[in-house]
This record gives sequence, C-alpha cells and structure tokens, in this order.
Amino acid sequence: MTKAGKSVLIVDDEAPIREMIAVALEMAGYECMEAANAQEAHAQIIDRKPDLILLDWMLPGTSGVEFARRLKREDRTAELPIIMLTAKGEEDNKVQGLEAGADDYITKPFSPRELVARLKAVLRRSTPQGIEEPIEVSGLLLDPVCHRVTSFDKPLDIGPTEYRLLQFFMTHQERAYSRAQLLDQVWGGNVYVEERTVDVHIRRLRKALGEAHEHMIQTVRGTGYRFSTKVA
Amino acid sequence: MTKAGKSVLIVDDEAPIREMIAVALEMAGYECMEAANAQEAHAQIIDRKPDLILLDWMLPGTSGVEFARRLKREDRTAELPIIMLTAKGEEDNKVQGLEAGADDYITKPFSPRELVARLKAVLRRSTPQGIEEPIEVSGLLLDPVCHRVTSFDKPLDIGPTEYRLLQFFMTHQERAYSRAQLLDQVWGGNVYVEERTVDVHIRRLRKALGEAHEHMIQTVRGTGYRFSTKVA
DNA sequence: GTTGCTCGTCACAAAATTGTCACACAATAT
DNA sequence: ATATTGTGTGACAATTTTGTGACGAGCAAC
Repeated sequence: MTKAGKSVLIVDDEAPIREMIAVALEMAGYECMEAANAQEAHAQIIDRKPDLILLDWMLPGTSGVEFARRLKREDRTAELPIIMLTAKGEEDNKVQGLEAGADDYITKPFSPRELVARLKAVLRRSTPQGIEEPIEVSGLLLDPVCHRVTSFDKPLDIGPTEYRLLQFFMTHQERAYSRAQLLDQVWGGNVYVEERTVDVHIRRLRKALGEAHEHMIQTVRGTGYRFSTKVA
Repeated sequence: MTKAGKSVLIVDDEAPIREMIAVALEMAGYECMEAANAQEAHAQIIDRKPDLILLDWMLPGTSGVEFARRLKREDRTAELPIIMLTAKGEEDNKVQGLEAGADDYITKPFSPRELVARLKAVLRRSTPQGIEEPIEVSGLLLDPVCHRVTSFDKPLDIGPTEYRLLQFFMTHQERAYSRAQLLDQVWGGNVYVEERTVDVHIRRLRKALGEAHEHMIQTVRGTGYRFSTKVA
C-alpha cells in the first residue's frame, strides 16, 4: 500500500476554479484530478479511484446532488466521501445536499485553509480501510474489485445487501454479532429497519451460499450470528 | 424474561410531548423520567443517573445545545449519551448540535419506532462491552467474542442460560454461591423463578461439560454450588 | 406505462430453550 | 434403622427464538 498522500477528485465546470482548488490542495500534500462534469467524473472515479470527491452543486447535465445520490447508491462508490461545493445564496440546499449523501458542505467562497481542514476531517471520519483485497475461504471467494462472490468459481447471485453482509462477515470471522450490530455495520447506523430483517437476509445469503458454505453462517441463539470456518 | 431496561431522561418544555415520548419508550421497555428545562434536567441527572438523555433543541432559559455542551464538559456527565430533538426547519442546526456533543439527532415529528431504533443504536455504541478476554481452564475455553464454549476444541451445545451460568462461574471460581445469589447474578435480580431451577440448569451444564469437566461444578450441600479447578 | 429486481415486513412453521414438577437418590439427624 | 432434609434427574408444556415463504413498495431500465 502506498501512503503517498490522499487523492482528491475535483468536479466543477469552471476550469479556473478547479485549478485554484487543485493548487491549494497540492500545496497541502494531496494529489488532485479534475473533471468538468458528471460523466468525466465517473470515468475518473472508476479508473483512478480517488479517496474523496469535491463536488460542485451546479453542473451542466447531471447536477451535483443527482450525481452524489447516484454514487451513494452504487455499492462500488457508496463509501466514497463527498464534499459539496456551493455558491453563496444556495445555502438553502444544504439539507438536500447532505441528504443526497454528501459528507460535508462548503460554501463558496472559502479559504484554502478551511477547505483543507474540512477535507481532513472528512477523510479522518471515512473508513480508511481500502477493501481491495479479495478474501477467500475454502472455495468461497469475495472479490471487492469485481464486486462479486464466487463459490468454487461459480458466481453467486445475491443482492447488494447480501453482498455487504457477506463482506462484513468475511472480514470479521469467528465472532458473534447481534442483529443490532449487524444493522449498524452493514446497513449503516442511521437507518431504521426491524431486527428480524437481518434474519431474512441471513436466510437469503445462506440459500445463495448453498450446502457447500451455508454452515459457515452460524446462528448464535439468543444473540445473533457468527461467520466461522470451523465446524459447528 | 425481562431485560434490565435502561432509563431515559426526557427534556422538553412541552409536557404533552414529554408524555408522548415517555409512553412510547415505556412500551419499548425503557424507564422514563422527565424534565422541563435545563435546571430540572441537571437535578434529575445527578440523583437518578439516567443512561441516556433526549434533549429538545429549544428550551426556555439555557438552550438545548448549550446544555449539551455543558454536560459534555463536565467529567461526571461527559459520557452520557445525548440525542437531540429538533423541529423540522431547524435542520440547519444539525451540525451545530452534533458538534455540541450530541450523539444523534432526530427531527420532529418522528415515529416512535424510529426513536426507539436510534435510541438503541446510541445506547449500544456507548455501552462498553463486557469482558472480551477468553477464559480458559484445563481444556475448557469460554470465548465471549465468539460467544462460544469449547471443551478440548469441541464446541459445547448449551443454551443461553447455561452459557451465562458458566461464564459467571468461570469468572468467579473457587467460591460457593447460594441459589439466590446465582439467580441474582445470572438471571438478573428482578425475575421470579424457583430456586430449584438453578439445580436443573446446573444439571444441564454438567451434562454438557461431560465427564471431562463436570466435576468442576461442585455441590456445596446446604448452601449452593461452587466452580473449582481443584480436585474435590 | 411495463418489466424485473431488491428490499423490508409480515404471518406462520419449526426448533430450541426454559421453568416446573414428580420422583429417585443421597446425606444427615433422630 | 428410620425419618428428614437436600440434591440429582428425566419428562413436559409453555414460551421464546429462529427459519421460511410470500407479498407489496420502491426503483431503475426499458
């Protein structure tokens, strides 16, 4: 893992502004890439995997909010921290921005110092774990890059939620988790769903895993579930 | 069986709202106390030590944020989780509220279910977990993280109650406990069950431990039981 | 619009756990 | 030895917890 400073994608349709921001960030030790619209941004995200996105509210074509919302919906990019940029007077949209999934919100004009400070804060909060390493366990293979799970090379057909659940389990083996903890970790702490929903997804995951691996998800009666490679 | 039930202090200047919240929480098994302003709240906190505070943003006199900030500054109350309540339209203050030290933030109106869910989440995060260290004694291993007991690597099949019983014994070895004490410690103080029930669970536990370890649970005639590694 | 997919919830089925009892057995007292 | 008291043990029904199929809402792609 190269720890050569975090990389930031700047998305704004005005080149001078991008440039200004880029200079400020580079002076602070960040690596920068730029995009003028949602399409370019998406391309950059895919192949250069920035650690954070500075996203202008106003964009030609797909608007910033819309783009943010879309990013947050896709598993592959959901974890990407986003800081929204907005011009003065558009502040009413703050809530809307945050609801779209932005992690923070800065009003133009802002000082470089402020920008860097917020950026640091967001990066600190966001999960530093680059989950890029495939995890494999007795024929079960989860590939975060392909965003896919295979059981003996046979692709598993599971929904995004089951994928996240399995990923969590595979990265937290041999340990019992309550339904509440799973909701926190897999669904995200601030959603409201019934605890029994966990059971249903466990069921779906087990079914998808098939006889070969379903036993790995063990029920811990009175507590929750556990992912274990050891025999029951 | 009833869980221990956490207590919640509801701070809001409008009595009907307090009442509504209280009812919802009580139905969910929480114990409630109320306060109409910061002063009352402080008094309640001192002498009734709630596990969590629901704090309205708007309060006569000392405002909610201010109060939260103050609580977080005092050592005695710094650890007390706070959930801020705010009316719709005050959402801009969200950041401010969280910065004041609130652990979560709910916008009125909210459903009782949502409230309870958030409350649970906050309590879960703030409540430090119990012992995380595995306990091992001559081939008998209790791992609280896995929530599992193994005897020479063979998992023991026991119910939640036997698990708690064994955990208690392993953390309180070499000492005799009466049935009443065990009921208190393992079942939780405020349940009513026959003392002889302890015998039955001891029996079940012994059976599960098998010949290898059953002798560790010794009968102290006329008194109760003891867990000991020493030979009888 | 339709279609196809995923998700959360529900109602019911299935399974495991629990507390209690009756009686067998063991230890002490009379 | 016999009575008395305390503990071990198997069985049982009630309750709790989990498994499972189905359904409708929501959403994206068409």
